[in-house]
Amino acid sequence: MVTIKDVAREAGVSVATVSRVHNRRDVVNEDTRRRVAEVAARLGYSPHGAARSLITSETNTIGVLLPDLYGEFFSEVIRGIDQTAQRHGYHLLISSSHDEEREIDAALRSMRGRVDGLIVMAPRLGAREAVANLADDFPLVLLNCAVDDAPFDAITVGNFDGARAMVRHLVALGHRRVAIITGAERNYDAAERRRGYRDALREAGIKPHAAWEARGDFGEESGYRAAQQLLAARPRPTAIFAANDAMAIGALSALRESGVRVPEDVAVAGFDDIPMARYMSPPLSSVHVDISALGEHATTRLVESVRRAGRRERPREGRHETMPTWLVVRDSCGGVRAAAAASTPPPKDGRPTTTATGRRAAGGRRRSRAEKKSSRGTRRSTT
Amino acid sequence: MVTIKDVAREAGVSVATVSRVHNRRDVVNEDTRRRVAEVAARLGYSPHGAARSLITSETNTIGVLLPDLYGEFFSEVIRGIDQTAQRHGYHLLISSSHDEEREIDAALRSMRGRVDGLIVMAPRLGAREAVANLADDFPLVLLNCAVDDAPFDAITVGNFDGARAMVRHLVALGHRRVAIITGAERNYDAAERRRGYRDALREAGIKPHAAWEARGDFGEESGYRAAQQLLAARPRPTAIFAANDAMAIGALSALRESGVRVPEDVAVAGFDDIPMARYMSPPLSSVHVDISALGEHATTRLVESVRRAGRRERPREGRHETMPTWLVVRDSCGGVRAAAAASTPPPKDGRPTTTATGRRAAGGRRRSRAEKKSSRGTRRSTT
DNA sequence: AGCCGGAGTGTAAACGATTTCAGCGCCTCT
DNA sequence: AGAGGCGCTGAAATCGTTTACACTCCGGCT
Repeated sequence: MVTIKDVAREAGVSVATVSRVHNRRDVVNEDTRRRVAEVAARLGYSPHGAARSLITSETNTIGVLLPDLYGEFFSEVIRGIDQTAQRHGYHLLISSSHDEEREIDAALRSMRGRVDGLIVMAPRLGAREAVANLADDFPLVLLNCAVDDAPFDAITVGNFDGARAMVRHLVALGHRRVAIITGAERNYDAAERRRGYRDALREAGIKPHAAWEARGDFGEESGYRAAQQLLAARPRPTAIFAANDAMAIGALSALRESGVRVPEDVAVAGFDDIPMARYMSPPLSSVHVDISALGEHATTRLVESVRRAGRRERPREGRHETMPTWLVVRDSCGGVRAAAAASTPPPKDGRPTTTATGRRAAGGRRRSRAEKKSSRGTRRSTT
Repeated sequence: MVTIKDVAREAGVSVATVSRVHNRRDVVNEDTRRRVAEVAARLGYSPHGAARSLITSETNTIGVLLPDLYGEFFSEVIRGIDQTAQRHGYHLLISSSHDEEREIDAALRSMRGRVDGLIVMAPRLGAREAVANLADDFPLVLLNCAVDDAPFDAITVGNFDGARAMVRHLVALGHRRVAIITGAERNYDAAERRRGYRDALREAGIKPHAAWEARGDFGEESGYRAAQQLLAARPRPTAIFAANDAMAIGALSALRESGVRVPEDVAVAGFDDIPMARYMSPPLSSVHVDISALGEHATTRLVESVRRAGRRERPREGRHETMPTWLVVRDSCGGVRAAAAASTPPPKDGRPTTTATGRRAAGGRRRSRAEKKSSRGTRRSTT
């Protein structure tokens, strides 16, 4: 492997000069610069990242810790993170499948000296335990986890608002027996969505019914089984709200097999609005979440934080933000016409809402794919 | 940040001893060991990755270069890579959205000194140009790209075999007017699948028909539009083979909207067999690819290669392998009963097939989720 | 002529770890 | 008693960079 010394020797200069040629458009004679650049290119030299990190104490890398990598949700989050990181010149060090506190801790420490900051997604854990052993001036952004009032920078999805809005919508369509297929157990998003569901029911004066809360795990299969279970309940629910689209799709399949018509006999709605939702039969109503924007925004915030740390300012702001969601009403819940009548414009450009000690709104960002793509459904903000 | 020196000072030993305590269960007195370990834990010390890499010249990191991060396919590949890498104690440095030769080259060099080996997926490029500037003893595994007989280690999906098998199946069901929705232009997988399609037609003595080849880009939307276009063709095709499931799902949606019955009027089939395929209406026939196994296998091979490089052996073997595919026949192509009659057992444990200068078969691996999960469809090996 | 300053370059000290080699006790053997 | 060996530990070199500082020209000024 060719090092800076090889280039220096070959070009007849010192390593300092070679370094200067690569890093600063600094004080180096034009002739020398050209000669060095030419030699470097010829030898195929590129600087050794680790050596560089060691002395500059910056890695130009962002660490990402994820609970699991299953389904479109994660692929979209990573996509958003990656694009933004790349735009700012950062690499991505990814580690997934961490649920337990121990594993998270191990993964975090093994990233020491390899990353400038961390995006941690730990929907099964509270913030404090997830990052307990991290220095409190280390740049960090938390994604989708219970933060309470902890002094972290955190971004979450509008789970509660979105779920409540969808269930309200179902209730407004006349449904009184509304069931839910919940997400994975001990999962923050799942819990919040269920809370939104319950809240909407209470608000409508509907007594909750244990048999209408079927347990799922965010996978298609679990939605399929949960729907079968719900069909057996008496009285049978007339609407099913699945805590994500994958389960809603499983549910649609189960209903079809049982000869239940959607939406005539049972209305169905999901959450996430994955790209496929609109191609289902019938097209699936869902709560739209701009997942890749979530990743983009988290990265932007983290990069800011890293920059602050570089200037020796306190990197964390303690800001908690929520990504807005909105209803996308399609055929599966039978409410297209009703919704169109009540339609409100989509939320202000999809910018997150600051809920805690925020100082100023997040900077602008380009519109993401999901927003640009027409949804072939009726949009209503959930906020 | 606490360094090895802090620990040494605090524990009253030299840095050498601290290092030994962490790395080797070597020659260090039990009392000293305990004391050092205790101090390290109390101070929250963990070794600085970059510093370590510099001296050991290993990073314990695998670089992954991807063309784009869209859809379930990539999420599954990464999942497989991540799991395997983690099992071998490697981190993952990921960089995506690279299609152009220039971008790839830049990404590759910026990874120098940060990774021990690379997995490169470049379906738009031939192998040679993608990694032209890489030292030829650098551990490398190519995924899904045209390798010809280049001396690289490469793994591809059985695109050709799978597509041909599916089209053969459609032909066997009596279809003569079989259309295809192709994948993204200048994409290796897309080209191979189309080649399989054409081959099966030729074999059956069916003259290809330009109007039956509609162009797609692997996205749902493009499948939707392509299907509309195919419906307008005269004579109208009686079967549509989409080069991936996302497009097949878009196509199903278009057919439904046009009042065309599937499979009675038009049969539909996809490729990839993503988890959702079986929940479609009607359940989608597809060519099953164990995508996460593709990632797992690539990683295993790369790790072997890195180990060889560590032993100063030549790291590359020049082995080309193909991941097997098999048909999963569901309702959308109307051939469930016929297929059941002709059913053959699934391929030997999903192991890849070596096609070039291989020396021995790949080691065993645990069965992946996709294989364990029953498919609710009829399986037939495509090999 | 001597001094000063700026432009351009080189020397060497960091960064935080690993590892070789040598040294120090102390025990055992002759 | 001296030599040798063994168990353990420390000093210092090393990895490939960046960068503070010193140095050398050389031209212009007094």
